[in-house]
Order: sequence, then C-alpha cells, then structure tokens
Amino acid sequence: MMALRPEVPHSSVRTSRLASYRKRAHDILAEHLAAKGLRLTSQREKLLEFLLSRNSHGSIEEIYQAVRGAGLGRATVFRTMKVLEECDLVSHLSDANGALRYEVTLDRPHHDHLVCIACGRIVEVRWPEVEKVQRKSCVKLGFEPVWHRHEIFGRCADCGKRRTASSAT
Amino acid sequence: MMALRPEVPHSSVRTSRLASYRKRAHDILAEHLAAKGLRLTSQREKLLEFLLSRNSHGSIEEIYQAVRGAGLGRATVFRTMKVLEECDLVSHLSDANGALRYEVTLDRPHHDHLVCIACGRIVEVRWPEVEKVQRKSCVKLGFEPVWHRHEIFGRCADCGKRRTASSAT
DNA sequence: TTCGTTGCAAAGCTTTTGCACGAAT
DNA sequence: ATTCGTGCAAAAGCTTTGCAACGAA
Repeated sequence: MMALRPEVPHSSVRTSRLASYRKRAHDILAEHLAAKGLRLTSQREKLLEFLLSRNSHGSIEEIYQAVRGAGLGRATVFRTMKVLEECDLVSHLSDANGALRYEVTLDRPHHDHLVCIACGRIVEVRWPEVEKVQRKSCVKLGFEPVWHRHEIFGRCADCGKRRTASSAT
Repeated sequence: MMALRPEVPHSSVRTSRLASYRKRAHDILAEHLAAKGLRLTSQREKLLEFLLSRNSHGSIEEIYQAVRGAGLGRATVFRTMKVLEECDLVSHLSDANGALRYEVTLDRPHHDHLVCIACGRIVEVRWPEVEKVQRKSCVKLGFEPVWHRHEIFGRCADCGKRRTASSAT
C-alpha cells in the first residue's frame, strides 16, 4: 500500500536551502490565510511541515495515519488539504479507485502520472508538448482551464516482467 | 444537469447503416458473453439498446433513471456497464465530482474531454499528437498502459462569457 | 436442471457536515 | 471578546455485495 518515502524538493539540496524552502512554503500559507482573514493554526502548520518532509502522492488516509499521532483529525486533514491546494502549495490527483492523493507542487514543474494498477507505484512524467497542445485547444475553443487530470493506468516495468514470468498472455 | 441528447454514431447516418451499427454492437456483446460463458439477458440488451440510441456521457444515475422504467435495477446498471466496458462497447470517464460517466466507443476515434465546471457540459477533443507522446513515453519506461484518463476542467466559452458579463475578474 | 443474473437492501468507502468546545487574533 | 478552527460522530454520495428468487442455456 505504498509507503510514504522521504523526499527532497528537487534532486538533492543542501540543508540551508531546504530550510529556506520550508520557510517560503510557510510564508505562502501565512500570507494566504492572512489575506483571507483565516487563522494560522498549529494543525495547519504541522500538516504542511509533514508534507514538506515526506512528499510522495500520499492518499488522505495515509496522510491522516501519519499525523493523527500529532492530534490531527481526519476531517481536518481533508479541510486543510483544500486550503493548501488553494495557495498552490499542493495539488491533487486521483488513484485508480478515484480516491484523492496529494503532492507538494511548490517549485516543482508540472507533470502527469503513470499509475501502476498492480503495485500502486506512481511515476511522474513531464510532457511539455502535451501541455502546449492542450493550451492551444483551449484557446481555440474559448475554454478557460482551471485544473486538469492526466493519468495513465497500467502495469509498470517491474510488474509487467513479474507477470510475463509466470504466465504468457 | 445535462440532459441526454439523442445522438447518431458519427455525423449523420442513414437508417440502414444505423441498424447495422446496432446489430454489430449487439453481436459484439453476444460473442463476448458466449466466450465467457455468460448469459445474454433482456436487461443487458435493453441497456445496450438505450445507450446506442441516446449517447452522451451519461452518469450512472442518469442512465438508471432512464431505464428503470424498463425494470432495470441500479445495481444491474453498474454491473452491466462494466460488462459493456469489457467488450470495448463503452468506456468510462469521471466528472468533476469523481462520479462515473459512460460513453459509447464503438467506431469512435479516441478522444479526451473538456469538462465545464459551471454547466457540466462535456466537449470532446481529439489529440493525436498527445497520444503519440504518451505511447512513446510508455514504451521508453516499459510501462504497459491499460487505460487512461485525460480531462481538463474549466469554464466553457458560454460560461466564461456569462461570468465576464456580470463581474470582471 | 443448472448456474449465471437480477433486484433489493444492506454494507462499504471516501468525503462532507453539524455541533459544542477550544484557540488565534 | 470575537469568530474561526477543530475533533468527533453522524450524514451523505457513490459503488459494491449478499441473498433469495428468477431465467437463460
């Protein structure tokens, strides 16, 4: 069921830069809340902190299990993820069952996902050409895009091999 | 809430061709069922018939409301849509709320969807280049695609205009 | 006759909501 | 002191499942 792996923003970053990255994320949240007359609570801070430290397409349930020890309720996780999405710190995708998953997007280029239906692994792929085609289509049709979802479900290399090994289809 | 509009397979087709189209769909279903040792029931036929006659991204609920008069239960609609999807007569997409929607795919080229979050309208778009990019990526990564989902959510031309008319954002 | 299929209602999941208490400003 | 946020549990969607009756082969 896909453990949450610790992951660093881009590739490997020095501690100093990491700290500033977190600070920036924190500031973005604080500003967003202030601008909307909302409050910076310990729950919102803890959840953001957790996401920044271990970021890998976590489902709400996984995220909740990880932070409930810190006293966060399930409903708060749902509610807070929405707030974080509003300030573009995270964005959601949905897994094969349609359940929500989130990933941190601050400073990360846009990408789409290949989702393995056998092991649940999620691979990120960058498709600049695809984005260009999409944008052109939308302009042409007068369609104003707000968000999109582009996921390919199938068998990853490992699971494909494992399958061929036992029975040839 | 998107009425189901009558729609003809491609553009406009003569009755004779339409009849053969339906017959072919029926045959595909019958063969699929026979091959799997399953049975051709009146419910499965009625549902297929309905979908062929009025095909437009119907949600399960809409489809159910349309055929319940004919004595089909909601569970049967869910179950039958899965069977029809297995023989490639229909395929599903999900709307902004994540609920299932189905469309007939027999003889229809692959396409993706622009979904209006204001009025629910679904526009189909063909993106051959996007498909090519996807295929290449999958081959390169050894990822064996099974199905995919590519939907852009936003405001359609009409809803965008309607919005600008009242308040400028 | 056999066994897949159906409708119904109950159960399952994920997500949302109502409410009283707690906390940020 | 306000007013928003939180946790809990209940409620709400959507989909699946158990089961006795039914019907296709």
